[in-house]
Amino acid sequence: MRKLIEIYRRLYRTFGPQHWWPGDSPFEIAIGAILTQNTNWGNVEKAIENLKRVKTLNAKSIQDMRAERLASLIKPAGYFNIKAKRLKAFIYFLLNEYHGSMKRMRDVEMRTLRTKLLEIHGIGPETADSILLYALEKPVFVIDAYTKRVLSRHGIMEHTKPYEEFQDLFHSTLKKDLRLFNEYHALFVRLGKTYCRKNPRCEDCPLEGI
DNA sequence: GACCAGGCACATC
DNA sequence: GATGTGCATGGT
Repeated sequence: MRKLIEIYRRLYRTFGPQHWWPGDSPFEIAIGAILTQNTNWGNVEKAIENLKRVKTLNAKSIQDMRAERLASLIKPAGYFNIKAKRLKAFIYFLLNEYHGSMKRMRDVEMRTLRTKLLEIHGIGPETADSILLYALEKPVFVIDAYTKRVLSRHGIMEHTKPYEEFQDLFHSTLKKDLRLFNEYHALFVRLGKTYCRKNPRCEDCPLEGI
């Protein structure tokens, strides 16, 4: 699928490197991946800042914290009651399986780990893949709403197709390269955020004619 | 005041 | 298997 290469080329030429994921540690990235579910990143930053301010951005503190307290700290990220439970579910897994160490989690074989992550309540395919790619540096392609929108808009795949089908398209077309997968997904988000939203008519789109 | 944002689980048909 | 709904804040 040459189009996928061309789309990447154009996005990179237009926007340049995106330096993802914004976050100071693998643990913070994983927390951010859960908090950003259907949520504006700016709101997630506020929630993470709250956790940092009271020095609780670590597995042990979050596990020991009452769900109500956690919910109030992450309030700016929205869905705070649900996300408090999801964070606790992920941290329960991290502490029990890997002694709270993202480094140890990283040592697990990719497919095995992906399956385990998907078994955690509140972690679906996009969140699992975001953690795998950006926190653990595994070469998996992350599919999100923007990616589906762009590909369906350009007649490459219908947006109703399941997550894995979109992902397979990228996996079978592109070299399994960590840096490429990192940059490509970030560029899709950049396009959606800074361009599509402000130009619903798609005028002067960098992908025009693809 | 509507609409949207870097999803997911669950109910219902 | 497809389709609909609740979850919630803050910016445009």
